Amino acid sequence: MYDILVITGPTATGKTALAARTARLMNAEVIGADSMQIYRGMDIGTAKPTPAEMLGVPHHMIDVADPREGFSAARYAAMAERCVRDIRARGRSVILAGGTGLYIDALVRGTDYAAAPSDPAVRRAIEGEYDAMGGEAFREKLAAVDPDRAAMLHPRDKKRLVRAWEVYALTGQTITRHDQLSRQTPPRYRAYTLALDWEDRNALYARIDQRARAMFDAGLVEEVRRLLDGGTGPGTTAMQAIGYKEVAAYLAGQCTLDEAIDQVCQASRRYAKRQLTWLRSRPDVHWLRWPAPPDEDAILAAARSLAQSVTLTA
RNA sequence: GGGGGAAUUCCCGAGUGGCCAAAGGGGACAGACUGUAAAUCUGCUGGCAAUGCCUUCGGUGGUUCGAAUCCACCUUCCCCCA
Repeated sequence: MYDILVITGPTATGKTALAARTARLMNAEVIGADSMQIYRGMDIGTAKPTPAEMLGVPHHMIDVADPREGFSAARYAAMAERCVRDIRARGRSVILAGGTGLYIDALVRGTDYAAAPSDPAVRRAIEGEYDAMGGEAFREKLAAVDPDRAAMLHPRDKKRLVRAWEVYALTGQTITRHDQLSRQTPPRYRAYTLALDWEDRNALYARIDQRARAMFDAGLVEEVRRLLDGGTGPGTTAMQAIGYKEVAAYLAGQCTLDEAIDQVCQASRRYAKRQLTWLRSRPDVHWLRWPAPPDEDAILAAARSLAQSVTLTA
């Protein structure tokens, strides 16, 4: 008996199709676990599920943010938790589908972010400090209060070094301590996690390239232009998305269209690789490796098998 | 037909007699990851029974104690003159 069925895996492995199919068989609704599909107006480049692909199944946590605003795992978890509650209140089950591992963890594990909120002004000040003193010195400064975290971070890992210091500065508690406590709390949900992958990595990469190119045919450049015109600046979280930052560079005259396309393909492949690394380090995932590009039949078969072997609470 | 230049480890590209299995970059591979995560960061990249040995710098043959580096010829490519 599980609370949530998680369907994850690298990009382009077939998560969207399997989630919708399975949801229909299990009387479930889908919650997206994708850090970019949350943004409105970012459809083509995020491979956001179309109404047709949703198969009539309600999808949540998609189009819930403005691309001009920032987002975070904490905010995701808070919003998604509300979705879970709503869905269950209607007597239905929950399928969490998406490739953003951190978001999935934040929701399922119930990471406690509340104790150490991020303060933009403080964050900026600390970043300035890091830049001024240099990574090595900054790390030593952190080592004085939190030697464990300092030891596991590379001097150049600015983002984590700064965050570690921020947590300490804001709460007086080291991030090491904070994480320890957070880890001790039991998971928020019992989750059955299915990770999708392809047996042939090169075939997956070919699929990724093909899909990326198709996005351009579908009007990705126009989509990005609209976002930019709408005030989604280069520094925003949304513009970190693969497919968007490369096209923005092209629109800014920094590269040719062909170069941008190649960049998108490559960035997507590397992203898939990182997702694989993330997933492989998790102990409780069940892998489903497609021996061949999954077609309708394969998806349906997998959905049936899931519906049969996984029981979800409602 | 004549003259000049180039061929380097997956790719680009340094290297002009020993300190070279060969700089650097890219890619690939591997890893990390607790409020930007489609982000950010790291490691590694000829083979092996591996503090050493073997194979490698277009090919063959030389010079030398010693060559990716020098010489000869061959092959391919590029440029210039006809």
